[in-house]
Amino acid sequence: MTESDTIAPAKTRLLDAALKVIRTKGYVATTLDDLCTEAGVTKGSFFHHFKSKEELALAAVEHWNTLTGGLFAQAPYTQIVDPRERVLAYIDFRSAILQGELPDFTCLLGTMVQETFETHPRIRDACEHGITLHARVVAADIAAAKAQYAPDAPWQPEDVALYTQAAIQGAFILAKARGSAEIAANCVAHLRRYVASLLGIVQDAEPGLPTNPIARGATGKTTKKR
Amino acid sequence: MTESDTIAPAKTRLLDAALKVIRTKGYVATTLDDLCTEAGVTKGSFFHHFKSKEELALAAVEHWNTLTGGLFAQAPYTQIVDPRERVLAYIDFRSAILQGELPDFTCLLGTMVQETFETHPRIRDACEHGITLHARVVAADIAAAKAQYAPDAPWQPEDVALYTQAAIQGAFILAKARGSAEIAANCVAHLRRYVASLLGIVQDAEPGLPTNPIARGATGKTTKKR
DNA sequence: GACGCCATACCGACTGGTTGGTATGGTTGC
DNA sequence: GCAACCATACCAACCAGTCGGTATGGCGTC
Repeated sequence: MTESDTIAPAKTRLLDAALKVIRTKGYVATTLDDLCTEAGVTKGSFFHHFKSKEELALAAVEHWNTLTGGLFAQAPYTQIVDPRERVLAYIDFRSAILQGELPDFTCLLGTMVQETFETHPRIRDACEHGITLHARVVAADIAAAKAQYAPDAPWQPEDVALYTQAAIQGAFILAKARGSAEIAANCVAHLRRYVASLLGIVQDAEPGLPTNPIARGATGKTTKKR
Repeated sequence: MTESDTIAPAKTRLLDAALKVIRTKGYVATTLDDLCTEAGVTKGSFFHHFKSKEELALAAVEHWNTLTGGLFAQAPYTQIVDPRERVLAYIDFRSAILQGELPDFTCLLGTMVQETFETHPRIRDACEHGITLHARVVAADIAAAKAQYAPDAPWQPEDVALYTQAAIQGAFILAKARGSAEIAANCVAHLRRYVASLLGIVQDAEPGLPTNPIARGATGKTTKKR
């Protein structure tokens, strides 16, 4: 903040390195030397900023929440007025960001919690908090859409929001197993179809693959705020 | 097979230990000492049966495929004649086995592939193979149901089968984050609803929670084979 | 504005314990 | 006697974490 922005400070570089390396190798396999090399700092610098590897992990989750929170808050789909369209555009957005290498778009929290849920309760809690946080944001839009288009439906917006997160996390696992993002896009397309049906959209029975959210264009077709 | 069944041989005990410990702590965090202690054998015995930790992991995946393959092959839902009912009963079965502690019902393959997809290509391939294997079994039932109830629908049985696996894997991640199986059951209930709708079942708009597959009873209501 | 003072940031060699893996020798069944 | 099976002792590499130290810059004092 107060510093000049010529080059990011060591702490930020370490946090960015953590996101990258942990998403690639997992938390346990990531060594402090890995992180220091990636960040271009030394061990001394690491322990100046973080008390332990676990403390870094907790800080990395915070960092992740900040970055992804900003990404979704500033995404174009948030400008869509109609809540049902907004929810579907959110899912389209999740599909659209499946770009680059696997560690570039998979989720830090889902990756870490698998390794740590029994052994590192603080990390597990942090991951749970991050996932729940995002699910709440999604749930708000779903609730608005439900109120307008399916007020009497028997499902809860929070449950559906959590289900969207589960489907996306599972899509990441399949993508990692296959070494390709393609299957993840397929899963998100099915998720979209389901959420659309929950919100009262009857699927047109056109022949072909499931609706491809990228191809149909996530934005530009509906009214925007302001 | 050829041995007497007084006590399981060391190799089997090691494989069973691997399933348990790896599902609890993850692959990387699992040490050979952990496995040997859990199995009640020594390091010498371990390296007599397995060339390395990675070889054990590959054998553990094989072991997993055998066990789970048998579990699903012998499950009561396979006796249901109507393919659509059979598919839904499969999903109900997936919900019904969400019992006990988290490491008891979560998936070895999904857990391992998250840690190893970039660092241990052989393990990743083994996990991919196991998941695809099971998905193919599910896809066969889905294809039969589609042929009968939704022959002109635009989706592919294989894609839907993979989606079911993604949703279930994601449900495990949420369950681990929350430390409870409850959320996983919620996710599987949503998955059931989606697959039912794909197969032409219009959801009754009864008020209340999403359809609970356990409560409605997975078996005993429909015609059985033989 | 020179000086002493101290906090923050960063460095890198070192350590004690752990890990995957090896070497070797003993025991059992055929 | 010999091959499969298992145990003990051991090793080199690696790991998280420690520690003594340097560089820098802000701040008060005279």
